[in-house]
Amino acid sequence: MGRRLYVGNLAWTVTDQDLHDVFSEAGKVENSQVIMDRATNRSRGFGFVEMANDEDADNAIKKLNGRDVKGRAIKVNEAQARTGGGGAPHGRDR
DNA sequence: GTTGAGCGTT
Repeated sequence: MGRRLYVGNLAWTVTDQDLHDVFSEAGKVENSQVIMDRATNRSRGFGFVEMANDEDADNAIKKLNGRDVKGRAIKVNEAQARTGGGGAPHGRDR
């Protein structure tokens, strides 16, 4: 699978499709996700994008970091591990 | 209809 990227400083109007569209110009996007609040279903202002390859992910970080999206300069970085794979209820301590 | 540093739910 590809590599996951953390995207922050997103406008409230930015969605996963917007991330997919923007990151598509940097490389092959396997998937995109904007984190929404579980309680209100509102955008938290950040999300994650999964790139097809490490080279595309690295290119996206350099190319799309600081890119203006919906009027806001987004921040792009490597994403931290979430659960380790497979949906583990253990939850790694941050 | 509101807000603004950050690392997420299955």
